[in-house]
Amino acid sequence: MTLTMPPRDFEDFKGLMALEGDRLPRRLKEVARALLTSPDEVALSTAAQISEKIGVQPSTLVRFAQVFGFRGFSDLQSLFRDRLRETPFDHRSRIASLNSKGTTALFNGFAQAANKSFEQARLTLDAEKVETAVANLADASTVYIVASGRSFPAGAYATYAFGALGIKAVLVDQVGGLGKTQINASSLNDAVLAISFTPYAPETLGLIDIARTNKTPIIAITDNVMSPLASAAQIWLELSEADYASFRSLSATFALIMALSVAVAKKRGLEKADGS
Amino acid sequence: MTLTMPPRDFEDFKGLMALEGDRLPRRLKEVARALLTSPDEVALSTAAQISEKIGVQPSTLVRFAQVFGFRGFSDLQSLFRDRLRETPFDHRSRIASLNSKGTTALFNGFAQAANKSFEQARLTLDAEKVETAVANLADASTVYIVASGRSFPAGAYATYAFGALGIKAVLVDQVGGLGKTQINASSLNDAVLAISFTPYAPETLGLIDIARTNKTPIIAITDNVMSPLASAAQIWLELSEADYASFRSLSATFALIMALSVAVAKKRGLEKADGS
DNA sequence: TTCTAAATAGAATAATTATTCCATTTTAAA
DNA sequence: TTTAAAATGGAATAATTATTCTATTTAGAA
Repeated sequence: MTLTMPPRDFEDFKGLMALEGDRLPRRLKEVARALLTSPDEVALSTAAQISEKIGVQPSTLVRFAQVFGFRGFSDLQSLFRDRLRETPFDHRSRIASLNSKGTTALFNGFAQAANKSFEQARLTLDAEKVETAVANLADASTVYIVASGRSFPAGAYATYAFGALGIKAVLVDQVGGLGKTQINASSLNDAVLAISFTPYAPETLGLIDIARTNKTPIIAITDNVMSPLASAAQIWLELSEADYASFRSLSATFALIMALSVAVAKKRGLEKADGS
Repeated sequence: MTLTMPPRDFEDFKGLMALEGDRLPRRLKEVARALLTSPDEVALSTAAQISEKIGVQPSTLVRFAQVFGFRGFSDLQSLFRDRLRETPFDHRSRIASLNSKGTTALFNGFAQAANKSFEQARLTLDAEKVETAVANLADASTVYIVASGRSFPAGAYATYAFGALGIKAVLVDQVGGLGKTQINASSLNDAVLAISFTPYAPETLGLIDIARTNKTPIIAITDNVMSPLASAAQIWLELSEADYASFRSLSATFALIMALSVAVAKKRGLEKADGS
C-alpha cells in the first residue's frame, strides 16, 4: 500500500485517515490513532519520543509516513507543526462565529460556567482541609463512595480514579436497593467519601448516618456550611459550582476528585496502573 | 556575563529579559527581541531556521542560551515548546499553581486541563454535525446511553440530564451482565448515544454492534476519526480532551452533554422539570 | 496445516542538527 | 590613538535524530 500524493495539510491527513485508516495493519492503525489523539505532542516532540509514547519503534513511524507518500516521518511531522502555527488564527474567528448560534453557543455557556466554578473553587477550597482529607483517605483500608442523583456521576468517576491508581474503592451504587448493606460493610479503618449538593439527595444522608453509626471516618464534598453533610462529616470541603441554563456544573467537583486521587496515591507511594 | 540558575519556564525567561535584556550586547539583544516576538516559531523550528530568520549564526543562539545558564540552545528551546503545550490562556492560574504545592496545585492542573479541553473542543466540534445530532436525538422515542469504563460517569450524567428535561433516556449500565438485553430493547424509532475514548472499552463496541443490528440510529461522542465509534455511528462528534497527571479531563464531554440535552429539550419544546 | 507475502522490531547507518572552537572584528577603557 | 577584553562569524566537530536494512514474526491464502 503506497500512495503517490501525500496529504498537503493536517485536515487533509485527517480526511485520509477517516477514509483509509481502517485498512491499515494493526501497528500502523495504533500509530494513526495516537497521532490524531495528541497532534500537539506530535508537533513538539522528536520521532523517538513519540514512538516511545505510542509503544512502537521509531522505524514504524517512518514506515507509517511512507505509506502515505511522505519521504519520511519528518515530512509528515511538518503537517502537524504547520497546524500548530496556524490554529491561533482560526481560533479567534471561529470562536466569534460560535458564540451566538445554536447548540455550540450552549456549549460555550457551559464551558464558561465550568471556568467560573474553577475560579470560585480556588477561593473557597481550604488548602489545609484538603491536605487533611488526603491524609484521611490515604489511611483508609477501603474508600466507600457515596453520591446520589446529580452527584452520582462524580461518585462513579471517583471510583474509577481511585481504582486506576490502585486505591481500594467501592461505589455505593444502591443497586437492588442494597445501598444500606453496601455502606454497612464500612468500619473504623475505612473511609467514606460523600458527595452531595443542594438539594441534598435523601438517600445520601441515610447512608451517611449508617457510616456514622459504624464510626467510619467521613470526608464530604459539598456546597456550603449549612449542608447536612458538613455537620455529619469529620472533614468537609467546600465547593460551590456555577450554573448555566439551570444545570449546575460538575467540573470543579471532578477536578477536585482527580486531585484527591492523585494526592492520595502519591501519599501512599503507589504508581498508576492504567484502566480502560 | 553568565548566570548559574537558568529560568525554569517561559514566563521566567520573559521576566528575566525585562530585567536584564537591556544589558545584553547588540547581537544578543536582537536575538532576545526576535525570540520574544515569535515564540511559536521558536518552539516549532530548528536552530538553523531561527538563526537564519533573525540573521545571525546558529552559534549565536547557543551563546545566547549559555549566557543565561542553559547548556545549549536546545535547553532554552524546550521552554518555548512547553509553553506551546500548555493552554493558550489563563496564565495567572498557572503561576498560582506553581507557587502553591500539594493537592491544590493538582487541582489547578486539572482545572487548566479542563480549560484546554474546552478550547480544543471549540476547534474540533463541527457545528453542523452537532445540530444533526440534536435533530436525531429529538426524533428518538427513547435515548439509550452507552458508556463504559472511564466514560461511564459521562453516560450517567447524560441520563440524568435527559431525564431532568423530560426526555426518555435509559442508561445501559450493564448491571447483572444484562447490557446486551438492555440495548436490544432499542429499535429504529429510538437513538443510541455512545460515548467512548481511547482506549475504547470493548463492552461499548459490543453493545454498539447490537444497536446497529437493530437499525437504531447511533450518535457517538469520541476522540478522533480513527475511533471504532466513528465508523459505526450515523453521526459522530469529535471531542479531544486534554490530560494532566495522566488523567484525561471529561469536562468538555460534560459540557457537550449538557448542551445536547438542553438543545434537544428546546427542539421538542419541553420545559425543565427539576430533578434531585 | 503449510506456505507465502506482509508487517514488524531492532540494530546499523545516514542525515541532520546543535555545539564548540578559533580567527577576526568590534567595543570601550586608558 | 592604542590596547585589552568582549563579541561575533563561520568552519569543524560532536551529538542527536531520522532513516534504512534485515532477520524474525505475524497474518492470511491455499
